[in-house]
Amino acid sequence: MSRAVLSGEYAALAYGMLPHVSTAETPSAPRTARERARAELTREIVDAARRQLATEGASGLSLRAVARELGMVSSAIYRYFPSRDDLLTRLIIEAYDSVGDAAEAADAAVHPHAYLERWLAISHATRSWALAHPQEWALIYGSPVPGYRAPEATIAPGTRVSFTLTRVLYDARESGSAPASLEVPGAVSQTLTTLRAMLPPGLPDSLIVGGLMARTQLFGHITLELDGQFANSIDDLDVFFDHIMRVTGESLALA
Amino acid sequence: MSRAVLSGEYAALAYGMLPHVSTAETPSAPRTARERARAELTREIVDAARRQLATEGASGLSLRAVARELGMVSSAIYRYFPSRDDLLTRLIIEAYDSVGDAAEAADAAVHPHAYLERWLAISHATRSWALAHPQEWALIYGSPVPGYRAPEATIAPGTRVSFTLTRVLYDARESGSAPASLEVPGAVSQTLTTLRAMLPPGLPDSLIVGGLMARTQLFGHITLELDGQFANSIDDLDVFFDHIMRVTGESLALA
DNA sequence: CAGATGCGAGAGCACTGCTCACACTATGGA
DNA sequence: TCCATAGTGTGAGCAGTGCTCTCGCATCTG
Repeated sequence: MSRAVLSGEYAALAYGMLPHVSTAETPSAPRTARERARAELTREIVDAARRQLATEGASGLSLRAVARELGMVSSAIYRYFPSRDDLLTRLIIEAYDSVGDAAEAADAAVHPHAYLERWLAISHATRSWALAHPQEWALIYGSPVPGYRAPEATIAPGTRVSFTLTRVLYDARESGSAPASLEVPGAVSQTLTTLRAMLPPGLPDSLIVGGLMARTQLFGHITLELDGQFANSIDDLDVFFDHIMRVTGESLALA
Repeated sequence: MSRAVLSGEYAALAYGMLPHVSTAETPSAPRTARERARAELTREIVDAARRQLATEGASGLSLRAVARELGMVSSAIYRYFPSRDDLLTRLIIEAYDSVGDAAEAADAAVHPHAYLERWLAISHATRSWALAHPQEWALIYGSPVPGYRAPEATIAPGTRVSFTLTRVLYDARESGSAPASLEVPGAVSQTLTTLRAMLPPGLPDSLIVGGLMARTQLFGHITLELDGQFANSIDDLDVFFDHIMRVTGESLALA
């Protein structure tokens, strides 16, 4: 699955995370029977919760219903998750990882130097995942659940798709592909200081801005589509999306 | 407030709505004391609900809490709104109208032929409204509340910002401004059939696609920003947003 | 003036997240 | 091997939710 290993690992370090490693906590192999049972039941709870999330949505997710589905009493759930929010956090992390896996796998399936194709593959994979898991998409990229504050643990996995996109830009740059450099005014360049420090060196400001706009185009389109904002106006969203992403990719001078 | 009246009214008819008219139902002037009281209390309920929405979020909006704030018993609310969803619908419509008003007012305050300035004015007004009313933005452009299905009444007001943007493009086109025409493949052109029929004639496909992408850039950025996706990376979002929208407007060859 | 209608109060149902005291059991040290 | 400890499931209970229904009282209409 790995590609452009050097640059990939550099950027991964820059992000403070390792690539291709699920960020969901994987406790060391359970030793006792009790630990095995606990791990198994925890998984069943999460799976049942995700099933319910898919049909009822985030705010319709009910701990009691999850417990009922698993044939246990509601208070028993609290032995595994201290609150409903913690269960939601777990679902958020796994959703980030799931869409991150999809994006990275799609990227890895294309020739490393076919940058536009990589960009398109990532885009389509991301959209496909979103269409298949609309409630999970809403959970991670939609408006935040009120009263819920995303804990630290969700930050790292939340950057995986963006990171994958960045790697395409970086690889294209490294291979000598020179995107048209739109002028970036000094004031704008200054606002990129923090972000620039997190990215591998060599990315010109114009490409950073372009990459951010491309990400907004991708994520924005998916969210608008899921929200029904294209309903009754665009006849074939598959065709339209492909064109939009192609235009966006070409605006980054990817090829 | 009106500008480019002819084209504006044409497009308004094409959208099946009148411009600058609040789409929230305004019942004919109340005659009896009872009707006056009802209208007044309905307003108080909506206002209290909106205040609660701002602090608690959509899923935290409680009919009972609204009733409590108004010093009445919860069941009394049902004399005014048959269900919580109907109250939400009312809030959605008013939110659409509120942001629509803001966008139109900003557009009207700029010289009609300064198209790029109009685009920027609309963009900044929309973002400012969103930052001032994040929960309402989430309600109308964020992920839909699970179990809630947007009724017909919300469709017309939901198009007001998009409509305002379209008018800028149309006016620019009418005034002889000729945006760079990116090639639009035949298959893509076909998917625009339904949408094209809703728009005033004369807008080339390239401008329709560009307009849709510009809208996605605007709405997508705002949603991502509210979701905190730029946190800890972009230092000055005001500056960044202005630049992004400027680039977007210029890509439509507005000036 | 009388009947119809509108409206607030209050009880009640089924649901939610969450807490707690209570039993039971698996675990690991003496 | 025994036993204290820690982990786990149970059921009752609290405060909250949306919503329904019946009951009285006020208001409007013919």
